Amino acid sequence: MAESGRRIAHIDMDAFFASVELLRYPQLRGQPVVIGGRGDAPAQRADGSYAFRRLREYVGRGVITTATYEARAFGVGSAMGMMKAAKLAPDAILLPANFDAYRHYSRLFKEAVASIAPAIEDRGIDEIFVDLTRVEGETHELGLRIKQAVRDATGLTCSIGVTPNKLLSKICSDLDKPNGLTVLGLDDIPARIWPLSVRKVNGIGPKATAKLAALGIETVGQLAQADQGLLQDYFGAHYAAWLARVAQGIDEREISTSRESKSMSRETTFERDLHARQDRETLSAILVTLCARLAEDLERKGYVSRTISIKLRYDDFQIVSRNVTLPQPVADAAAILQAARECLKRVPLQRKLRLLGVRASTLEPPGAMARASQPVQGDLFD
DNA sequence: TCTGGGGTCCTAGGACCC
DNA sequence: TCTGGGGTCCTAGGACCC
Repeated sequence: MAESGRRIAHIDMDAFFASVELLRYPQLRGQPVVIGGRGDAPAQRADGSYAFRRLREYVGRGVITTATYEARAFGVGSAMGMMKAAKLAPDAILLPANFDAYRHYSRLFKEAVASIAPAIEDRGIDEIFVDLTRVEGETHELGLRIKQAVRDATGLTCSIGVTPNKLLSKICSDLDKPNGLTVLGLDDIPARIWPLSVRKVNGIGPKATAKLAALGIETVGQLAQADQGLLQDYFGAHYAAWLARVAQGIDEREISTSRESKSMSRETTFERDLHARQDRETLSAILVTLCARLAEDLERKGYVSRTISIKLRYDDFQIVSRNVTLPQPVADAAAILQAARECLKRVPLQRKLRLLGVRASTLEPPGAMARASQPVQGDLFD
């Protein structure tokens, strides 16, 4: 890998939520287990054993967040509706998500990696990018050392890809899951990357995959061969140029270690669809609760926000949003609620609703509150 | 009884300013 | 009479990711 000089790792925890639950309930190891839905932790019987729920007992609109590999063998996986999953794996054990536990193990995992390589980019609760370029040691051995450190700290396994850039490392961490380690150089791209589906590329989602398929492009290699003019016609100059770089495995992005939030939000899907008139009271109470939670989130982190948005999802799944930018930033529940109600007035409310959300953006970071409340100086002095 | 909740980034048009 | 180019901010929607 002398060709680039960089050594970027992508580290992805294996079936993270489910694996954390197996630490707590080791008797479930080897069984199909799924995490998802709202609900209580399993009740403990007098003899100390647990009354686990089965997927077939589930009623509601939840989706699966994580499935153990045993459960995935039935064809269920992340983002699948649980009612649908129950038809495929009715006997799978169902556990509700326990985010406090996941955050705890997330911190342990990231600290363990940081003890070896401090330049880390957070990519959510269960994955990170790490710059190993200046870290001492042969790449493969370094990968094994990191895996061992994570295991010592958490009891959990992860999968790692190490390549000259983020794009390739993200792909590679997924090539040998679970408990994998894949090290790749630029020379390996034709043999290892080109046979893969374009869908494996971070940034090519369902829509772009379908459009590419319509052009007869299904693999990264076919994308590399594709006519640039054709891609431009279908995707626009900017995205087409990005696709071309991606197909060659080119990605110059640096690891980003900054952690300022851009927005914070709260939303909820109702147990049944609600109508703005018939269910006015219920909806109003939900809005009040969402605003209160959002205010808590903002205040806990010390942020203030100038733009408040609402989001609605109708019963036909269409989404609309409205937002308002305020003259002064806010963080308290009453001000957020007032702004949200203003937004709500501007949205059509004939159809039934299945989701309501509130978002705060244009955030000013911790400390801005104190500055914002300073008395305004006269223009004379500016 | 398909389809969660928390995010980021991009685009595109209009208002407004110099 | 005909028709500048920058730039920023705001709003709404959409793709994508974990």
